Amino acid sequence: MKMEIKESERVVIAKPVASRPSCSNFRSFSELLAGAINSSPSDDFPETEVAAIRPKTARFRPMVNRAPGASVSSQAELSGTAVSNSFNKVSSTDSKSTIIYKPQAKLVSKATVSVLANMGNFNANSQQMSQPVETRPQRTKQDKRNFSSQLTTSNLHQNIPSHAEAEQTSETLRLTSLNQEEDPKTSSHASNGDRPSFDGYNWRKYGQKQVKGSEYPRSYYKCTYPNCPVKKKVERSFDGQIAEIVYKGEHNHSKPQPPRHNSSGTQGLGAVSDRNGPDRNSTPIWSNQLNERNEGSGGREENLNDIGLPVHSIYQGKAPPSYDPAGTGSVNAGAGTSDNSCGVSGECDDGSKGLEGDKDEPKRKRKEN
DNA sequence: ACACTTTGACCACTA
DNA sequence: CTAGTGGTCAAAGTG
Repeated sequence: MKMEIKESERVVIAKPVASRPSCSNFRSFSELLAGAINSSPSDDFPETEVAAIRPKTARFRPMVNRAPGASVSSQAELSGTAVSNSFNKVSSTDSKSTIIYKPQAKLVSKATVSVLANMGNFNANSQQMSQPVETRPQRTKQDKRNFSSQLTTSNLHQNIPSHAEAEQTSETLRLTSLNQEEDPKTSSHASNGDRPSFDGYNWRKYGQKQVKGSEYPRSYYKCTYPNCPVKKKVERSFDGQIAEIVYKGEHNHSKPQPPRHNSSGTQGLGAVSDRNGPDRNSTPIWSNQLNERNEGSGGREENLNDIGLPVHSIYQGKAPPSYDPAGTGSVNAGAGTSDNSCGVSGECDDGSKGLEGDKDEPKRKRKEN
């Protein structure tokens, strides 16, 4: 809550600085969007968000080759709103691609468009979640509700749809991810606060980058738990929706439970959580299975938790190198696992927190090596 | 003082 | 070997 507002303010401040080069673009863009999507006066928000996010990228990019996509991204994000949802069709096939590339937002599903149009602020989606940390303008309560409802509906439509096909992965992933975040938050909004911890863990963002293939900037998060080697990559559409989440490593601790988890509906949470025993690492049963399967190669997975929410976890195959730290960590022999099972479904509360002793070795070390 | 985010720069890997 | 890319670090800033 606070964060959002503050951020929004901050954003505003920041904007002037950063935006210099691209400002004009933004506006034109925003205008376009606004025009296309809708002309609600309130639209300002989206603009602000965008500006907030983008400025930096746009501005700095020149210095090195490094950020090729940046400028685009900025716009991309803008346009992305529509885009984000649109992938659906695009996703050509392969599961893998889903992870790596995101189809560009060429097409937008009609439904999406209509929704957006109606929503006008579509941004809201993300906002619901605590995560929206990034730049979400504060929304009125009403707005939230509206959005949430709309979102849910929209999501439902998309998800439910027969797509079912695994191949749709990209789409599904996104959607699912969205659901994951949203549900928890909406339901139990409070739990995590700002951080993108819809999954129940606390994450600290340690980096963000515009990835070439993707429209959205990718954010890198580490689990804040002391020894926990788990990292995750999150790509978020400008509207705050999560386009993609990739978990790396396993949590060697149970989810930190926010002081109050029960309160809200926690719809399926309870059920799922049951299985968590004290011993249980965060690794869900299925995760283990996954590990076996996927081990070397990356893989994406989908699961339905008790609730019925689809849970997807993606993890990178790259394994060996990435995990080296694991060597440090020792624990994760396998591969990354998604904590999702617990996270989404509910909290798995494990009583056991820190299993392992040694910290993950400084990433540094890894580099040095 | 602490925790976290932001973000440019650096490093490692791969084609 | 070079260039491109992704992942991570760490300083600066914010709350």
